[in-house]
Amino acid sequence: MQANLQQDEPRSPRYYRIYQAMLSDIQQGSLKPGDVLPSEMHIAQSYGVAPGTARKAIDMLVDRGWVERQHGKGTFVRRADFSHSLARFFRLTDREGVQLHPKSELLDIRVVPGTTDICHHLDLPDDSELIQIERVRRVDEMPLLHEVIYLSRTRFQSLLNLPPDAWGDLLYPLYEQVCGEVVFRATDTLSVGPVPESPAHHLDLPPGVQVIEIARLARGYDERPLEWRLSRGRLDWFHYSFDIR
Amino acid sequence: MQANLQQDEPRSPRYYRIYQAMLSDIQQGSLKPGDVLPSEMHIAQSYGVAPGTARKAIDMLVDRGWVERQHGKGTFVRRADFSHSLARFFRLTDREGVQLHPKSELLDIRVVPGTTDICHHLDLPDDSELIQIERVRRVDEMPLLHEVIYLSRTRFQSLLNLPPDAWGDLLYPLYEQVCGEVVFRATDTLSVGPVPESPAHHLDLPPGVQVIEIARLARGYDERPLEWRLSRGRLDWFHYSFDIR
DNA sequence: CAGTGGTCTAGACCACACC
DNA sequence: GTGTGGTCTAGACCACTGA
Repeated sequence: MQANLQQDEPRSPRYYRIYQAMLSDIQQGSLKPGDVLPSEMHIAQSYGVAPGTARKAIDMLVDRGWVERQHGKGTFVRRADFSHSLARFFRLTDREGVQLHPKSELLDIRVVPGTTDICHHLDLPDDSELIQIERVRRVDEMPLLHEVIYLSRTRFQSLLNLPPDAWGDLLYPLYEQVCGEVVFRATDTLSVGPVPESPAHHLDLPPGVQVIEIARLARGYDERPLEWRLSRGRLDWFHYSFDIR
Repeated sequence: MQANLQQDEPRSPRYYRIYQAMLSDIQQGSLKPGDVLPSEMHIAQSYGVAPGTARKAIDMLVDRGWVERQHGKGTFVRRADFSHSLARFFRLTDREGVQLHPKSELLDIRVVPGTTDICHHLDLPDDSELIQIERVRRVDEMPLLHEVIYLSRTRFQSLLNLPPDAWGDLLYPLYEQVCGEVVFRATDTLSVGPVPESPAHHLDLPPGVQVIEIARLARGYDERPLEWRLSRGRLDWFHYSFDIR
């Protein structure tokens, strides 16, 4: 844990190397989501720097979203929260502008041979067995999204034994509780394409019409790919808004 | 004993009030894009705080994108750079993965009566006259985007007298040089809809097919709306990728 | 060279959470 | 109360820029 920062190569500043060391502790798993970091004073002493320098290292972790400060309590490793990520893409408000939360319905879970493409995304050998999960997400009974999700069979095996009523709206807490795999970040890629027959059926659309496709690769703290999913949604509900600069 | 009325608002930290004061200087225009800020020492003295406190205020301006530090030279008010914003949405690379830059072609510029909707976006009275600009943006002669742009006539009048060869690929530098209006930030909203006849013609598409629509509201340093534009592009070129958390 | 930002120190006092 | 993070001070030395 403790690095020798006294004889520094002035390549990188001390606060930066402390930041890297603590980030590595988080990514390696010696600091887990929800854990409290050592106090700023303790960090300063154990690395042999002034409190302000240790604080600047923690500032970097906060800015980059790895930890959260709680005044009077401590600094804690952050847990990812994707619960509102759908609202980024779809108009999930009722007529009074109140946020709506989509319900998930599990359609199917089975083991399938992985395609080259998906195995590559998941950093697995070409013909690995995968768990395939199919879901529909609805708002007010209106089907909003159809999702197909792929996971490594070896890593998520215990999902297969879950009773149907254990499946809630959110998968990532389930991954954590049942399989001990924590999703920290994800990359979403949007595109548009024709909808195949099965998703079309669940979205109440004729096959072949254009839908928005959201491909997501979710990763753990150590950047290992954990999940690949393809979500398809109706174009007429789609919108996405954000700031430049 | 009377309660202290000032405690209605809890006292904000000094660095934050200095940040607000300097931000207001930028938004009011007493500090313009490209201007150099007073040195950290000078700011500290003029506000009567320690250098570290002044520095923290500047840190906030840097983090929020208002100013840029240049080691050994000074801290400067930032100029917005939207030149690569299109690359966020479209695959603008050739087969070797080299970035391509779209060329703009001016189709039309005229004065039109504003619709209620657009005038509202621009914060103008309902029936204001607007300047309407129509453009096509091409990569390798391939039409990528059709754009319709609306500006307040009173504020951008001098654009109407520009010779055709004065129009380059980028409009925002033109706004700044010709009309003294500086775009600092913009909000883009993505959706999908059927393409009307005129844009369809310029995009080599049959009217009515689905296209991606990017509505942009651009604002100045003081948050006043300056420009509203609607860009339409072919779905098969569209993609958008980004990180969550 | 003088002036700027970049790093760092070694303290101080305050506000908040928990016991 | 103790321990935590939040703010602030008044310096120090370094690295970079430009005259």
